[in-house]
Amino acid sequence: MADRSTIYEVARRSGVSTATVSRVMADGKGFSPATRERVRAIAAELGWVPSGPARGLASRRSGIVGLLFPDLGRSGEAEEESPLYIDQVIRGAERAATAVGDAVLIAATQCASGRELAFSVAGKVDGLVVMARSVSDEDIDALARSVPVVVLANNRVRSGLDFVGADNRSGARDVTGHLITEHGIRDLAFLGGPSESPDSQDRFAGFCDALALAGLPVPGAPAADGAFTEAGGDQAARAMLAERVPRAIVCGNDEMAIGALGALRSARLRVPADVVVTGFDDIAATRHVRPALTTVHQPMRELGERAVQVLLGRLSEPAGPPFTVVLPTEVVIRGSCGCRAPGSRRQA
Amino acid sequence: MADRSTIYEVARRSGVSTATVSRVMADGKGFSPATRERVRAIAAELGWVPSGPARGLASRRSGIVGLLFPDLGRSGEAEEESPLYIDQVIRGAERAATAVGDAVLIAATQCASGRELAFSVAGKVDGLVVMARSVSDEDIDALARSVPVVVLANNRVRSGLDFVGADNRSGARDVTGHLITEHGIRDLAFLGGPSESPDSQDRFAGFCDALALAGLPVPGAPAADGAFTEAGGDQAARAMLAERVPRAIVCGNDEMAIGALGALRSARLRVPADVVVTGFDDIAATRHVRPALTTVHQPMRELGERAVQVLLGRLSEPAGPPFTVVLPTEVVIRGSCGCRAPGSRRQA
DNA sequence: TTGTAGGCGTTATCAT
DNA sequence: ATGATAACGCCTACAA
Repeated sequence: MADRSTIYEVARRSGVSTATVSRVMADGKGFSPATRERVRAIAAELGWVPSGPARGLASRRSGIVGLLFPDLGRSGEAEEESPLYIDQVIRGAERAATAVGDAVLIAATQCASGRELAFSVAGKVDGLVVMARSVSDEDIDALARSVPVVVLANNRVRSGLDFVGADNRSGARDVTGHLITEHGIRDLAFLGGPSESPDSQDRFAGFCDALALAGLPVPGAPAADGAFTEAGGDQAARAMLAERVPRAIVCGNDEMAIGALGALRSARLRVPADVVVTGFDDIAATRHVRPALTTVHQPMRELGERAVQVLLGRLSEPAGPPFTVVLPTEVVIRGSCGCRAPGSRRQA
Repeated sequence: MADRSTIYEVARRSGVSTATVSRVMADGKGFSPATRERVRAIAAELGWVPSGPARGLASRRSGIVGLLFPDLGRSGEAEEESPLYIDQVIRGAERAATAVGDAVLIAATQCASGRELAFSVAGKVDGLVVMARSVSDEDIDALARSVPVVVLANNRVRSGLDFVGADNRSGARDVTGHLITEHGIRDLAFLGGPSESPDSQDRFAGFCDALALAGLPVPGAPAADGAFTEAGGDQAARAMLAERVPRAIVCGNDEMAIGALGALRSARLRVPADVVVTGFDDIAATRHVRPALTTVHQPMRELGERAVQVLLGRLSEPAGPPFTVVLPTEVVIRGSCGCRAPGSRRQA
């Protein structure tokens, strides 16, 4: 509290040199157990912890990795607009970082206004994990010139950058295929997210793959857009239902599917009897809604973990060819697709 | 990427001194617009961003605030064991920090094993927000000797430390009072969380307050403990029901209430007809379960925001008396208490 | 096992 | 409006 003490004072009071104090705090080698105890005791007594900035300057490693994620819904007053799965990614990143003694710096950025923040963060970290839609593609390239960058869940391949993502396309193909094959459904509609979202694009592509595979007509675009939010899903579904009632609504994510469930209920349509619904992501709420939501599980936590692992790898191996990690997704069968036995999983 | 360039190179190429470059990057005063543009252009061209560590060392401010939150469920394999509301707190903290240009460093720590991590983080930040149960009370004191600390949601008052929390006790008193007053219920049981949790303790105390106020017998301890998890709530409720069936189960948090809902369903008891249930926190899932959960809203995001605001205030005013901020909670009436008109809120 | 000393990349003070 | 230069607190060869 009172003017933070320095390594010099600790050294003086313990009767050793600063080099020895440094070695002790780094848990390295080159000192007797007795010295170690004495130094640590003095440090504790003084409430001294080595200065991160000074350490970082001297060793050229801050021991911090940055995570940039999209900052949705900050403009409006709406709470919880941001996709819930981001929190899981953050947890995963934190876990992987602390596993090696690093810490995670987080920053929510919007493509438009986040530039300054993003570059400010870049200066404070050893490397950056950048989630889709948190900064513009050009800025990703710019950031990558300042610091190692791992791109997360953004299918737009940036030349030479490491990438970690989930197999969205296969997941969407598989759920859609399930509806077609197991339930004999031939009239399906896709409820997409923001058109610029790579995730939404990939999932729509997978949806189309399944239709094509079954010889069904392939639409050129999602039947409606729901902004990846529950309210948006509700609205989009209402609009869709006003025109026609498909036998199945395949949603770009779980939040929208839950919104669609509400719209369907308002329209006095039963799920799955009249219309079946599927989601994507497998957020916690899918188990709580009635009927429970058939969806595609995305390994959100692992996405975060792998992203920082790849980043750490890059830090120790600055050259080397770019990594690309695509984690598998799997469909999770619950009630909303019309299946009886819920809970089973099929890997994609 | 290639050996990060320094302020020297930028200065040389722009034909100015490092001091000027520094001023330009700090957006300060003391340079012509022309110089400003030139320097920024060179910096962008080189992909140079000022080194955070060097900045921090020279200015004695890293521009980073730390957030320590409890790391539950890392031991077991269970995903999503950690209370969901922590994510909201993180978002709030991030928002408040970036509002002033700072960044947030997060670290999940367990009281037992997190010591080292906590102190490592302490060295990297200007100040720390410490959530309940993330580090031991003794370690909080120790940390506070190294760096400014704000205690979040831990009712154990630490002498002289700033504190931010929610009014758990009033919230619990109010829901419980609602059941007694509006629904005429006189046979209530409290399903608590981990006994060492300050939140759980406060909420149980509020529950007791309401009973006492109504002249009902006051229990010495919660009827059961559910570890604040859905599975724990389910188990605890089953155990409780095996002995007796209360008219109301007041739960220490929403996850446990949702678990209790499941246990009740298994026991063929209807909610709210046979047994009414209430939760605490107002997580997203409370709106999805059937019946929707009557609960107590806790301003989670705001908790995070206020905590870092208080911390930032402390940084600019190191002396001064300790702050204490207690945010109000409010009960949210939904279906699980037996009320007809859901959605209304009553402030605590 | 321990000490010495140079350097890490900025900021800030004092000049000009 | 701009420069020169001394800190800032630690790490790390290099020595002893």
